[in-house]
Amino acid sequence: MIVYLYTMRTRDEEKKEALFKATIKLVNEIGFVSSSVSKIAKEAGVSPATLYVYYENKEDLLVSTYKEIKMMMSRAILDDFDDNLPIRDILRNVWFSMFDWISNNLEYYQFMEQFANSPYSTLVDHQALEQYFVKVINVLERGKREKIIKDVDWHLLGAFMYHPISGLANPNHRKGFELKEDDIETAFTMAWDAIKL
Amino acid sequence: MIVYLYTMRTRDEEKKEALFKATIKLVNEIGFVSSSVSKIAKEAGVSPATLYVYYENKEDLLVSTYKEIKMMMSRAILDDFDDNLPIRDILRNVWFSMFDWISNNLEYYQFMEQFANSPYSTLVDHQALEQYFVKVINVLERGKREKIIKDVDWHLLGAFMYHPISGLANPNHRKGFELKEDDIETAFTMAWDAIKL
Amino acid sequence: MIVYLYTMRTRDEEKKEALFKATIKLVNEIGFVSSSVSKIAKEAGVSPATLYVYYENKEDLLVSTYKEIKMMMSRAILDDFDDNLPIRDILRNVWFSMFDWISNNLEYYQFMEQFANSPYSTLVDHQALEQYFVKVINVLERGKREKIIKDVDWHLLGAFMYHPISGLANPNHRKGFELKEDDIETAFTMAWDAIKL
Amino acid sequence: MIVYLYTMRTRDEEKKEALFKATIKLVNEIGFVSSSVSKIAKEAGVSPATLYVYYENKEDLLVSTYKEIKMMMSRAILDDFDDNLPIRDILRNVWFSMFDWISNNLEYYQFMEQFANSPYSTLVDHQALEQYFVKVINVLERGKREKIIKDVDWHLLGAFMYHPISGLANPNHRKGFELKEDDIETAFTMAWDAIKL
DNA sequence: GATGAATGAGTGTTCATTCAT
DNA sequence: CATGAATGAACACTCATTCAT
Repeated sequence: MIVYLYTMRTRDEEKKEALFKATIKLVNEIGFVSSSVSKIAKEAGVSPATLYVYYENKEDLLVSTYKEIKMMMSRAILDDFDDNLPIRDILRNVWFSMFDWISNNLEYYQFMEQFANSPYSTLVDHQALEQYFVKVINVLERGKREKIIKDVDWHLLGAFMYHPISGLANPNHRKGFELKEDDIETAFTMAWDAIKL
Repeated sequence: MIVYLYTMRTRDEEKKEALFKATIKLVNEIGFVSSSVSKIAKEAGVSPATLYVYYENKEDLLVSTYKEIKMMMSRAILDDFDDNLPIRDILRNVWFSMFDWISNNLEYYQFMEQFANSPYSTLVDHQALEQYFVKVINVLERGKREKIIKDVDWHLLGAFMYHPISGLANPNHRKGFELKEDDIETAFTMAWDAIKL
Repeated sequence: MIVYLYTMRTRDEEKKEALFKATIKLVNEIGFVSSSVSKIAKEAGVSPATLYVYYENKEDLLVSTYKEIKMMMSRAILDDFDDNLPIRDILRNVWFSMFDWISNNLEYYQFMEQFANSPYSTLVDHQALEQYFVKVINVLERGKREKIIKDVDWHLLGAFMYHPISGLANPNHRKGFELKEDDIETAFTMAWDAIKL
Repeated sequence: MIVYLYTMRTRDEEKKEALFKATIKLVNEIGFVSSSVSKIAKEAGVSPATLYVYYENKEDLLVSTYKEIKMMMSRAILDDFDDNLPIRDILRNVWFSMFDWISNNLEYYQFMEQFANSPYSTLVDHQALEQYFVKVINVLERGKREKIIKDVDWHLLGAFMYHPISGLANPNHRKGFELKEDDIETAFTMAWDAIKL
């Protein structure tokens, strides 16, 4: 009896990476609507058929790309997270981590924003992805109990802690205004003024 | 063969109105990517060819629709604008006008958000559309001179006056949280805390 | 008020006919498996997109073509159907009508056979199409009551009245054998011998 | 890298058998058109590439499968063939052997029918395969000489000896009618009535 | 012999737009 | 002005087959 154990051609991590980057690049350049499978494949330097070796279909490609980016950002923020600091410092750290990550990964961030506003976004369980999100909510709740933070629903608190960021960090939204380190500090002070008691 | 039977002055406007509404409805229901010209025409009850009587092409249809909505919201806000009030009251009026208009025109608002995050948005000269925007900036500048408002770039002030709204007003973004009149008041207080000196 | 009654470009019966014939020709020449929409459209001299003006999709094209042919054959047979003749004469008329129609419409007949043996055939309600079929069954039942025809299930009778035809009429099935008028008469005698008491 | 661990003599035949059965199963379930090489390989539990070790290409796979089945049926019929019996008994034996084999190998039979009506069938030299066929023709010729069977071309005789079978044996063609042992006997009597002098 | 990766060529279908009436 | 017909170009995706290991 013979049993053959062969090595066969294996999945090429470089190709998957190329597809990941091509997807982000194209969506940023020509938008979600025009980013077709064949254009993405061409940009990545592979055949459209090859794309289907790595992803189930177009939806899978886009959703997986989004999730991957979201994870990257989440990890970056959680790295700096220290529960033992005073509440203001924790939130300040998150604030700066986000600005930091966004300015260093602008392409990724812009893809995320486009994705979040496309109908594809309904296919993703957002909460599940955003572990750091839960941690921040917990901190806010603690702040409320300690009479440091306004006693209002966390949706309100979040609206002032997160939404201004997208307006400020994305260069598309603030044409003609260069955001400097000082401005980020100032912005955080404003956010803190909004939510603190 | 053409047969003229009656004169009906408003016929054109009726069709254009139907196309306007069909565009918004479809984009909200099936998203930008899937909203094709023929589907929109069908929804409006006209032939695809007729659409090209009223709009140059698909781009024109979408951009015009967006501009029209933007104008409507701008007009609604300007109606309540009274330069003679104290600064806080002016901004509070704007704040409530926006929430008011959005909750009464949710479909239009959601279309706007989708549009603003699509590549089509680059085709629109935003500033030109938003007259009320300039008026608010002027008020903010006045507030800075009168030492009522923090002396920071208006981009920062705007980020806290406008961006939280989109997070709060759009039901898609705040699942499981019902926004009441009181919350809007609270939210404005928070925005004011953020920007006031 | 004006109401416009326009004449617009109308559906072109010639194009539908061309698609009908192209479908049959291609399926006969290269088979069901290889007959793609674009090949059929090319054969008919229209754009693949035009095909979708006349048919909902490929399935509709094939099924409609099959039904149309079936109807044609059914009409041809019913034209000669005379309930007042002796049973043997009625069946003989049907027998000859079928051979007649098949030899004059070989292409159509071969398409039907291919279709009937493809999985598409499950999509058609056969009985509904074949009015002449019911009429023949009724005649057979009468023959049984009148002790002219063997008292067996009509499936058995039908198997000897219909199935030999497909073997004899289709030149593909009888290579090297030319079927003459006399042979058809002989064949009917054999069929009659099979079913008569 | 290749590692030889055991010797297993039947390995090849196992895979070929799996492909043979997978082909038949899939073609019966989803039809000729949709049965792709990779689906068949998956069903057989091997890689698409492996299929090409055993068969030259898809055509070879299908044609070989058909020939194999045809041989099986032919062998089954020839097993019962006894030239020394009276003509009617010989033909009756063939008739029952066929019904027997078909009802015990319905899957195989249905594949055969689909294949015979596909354009692939032109690639097979039918006569060569059907040794039993020649034997039956010889018997028929003897019957003609002995004035037991009608003196007509064997194509006609065959049409009544074989074609009714496909209509009766295939459950797809006789919905709502259950074929019993008695019916097969009756059917043979009818066939015999058709061809006997 | 055996494999999953890889692909050019194709699939059925829809697109935005123009044509003919 | 208004229309359904018409279409080249594109769409997402699958095909039979070969490649590299």
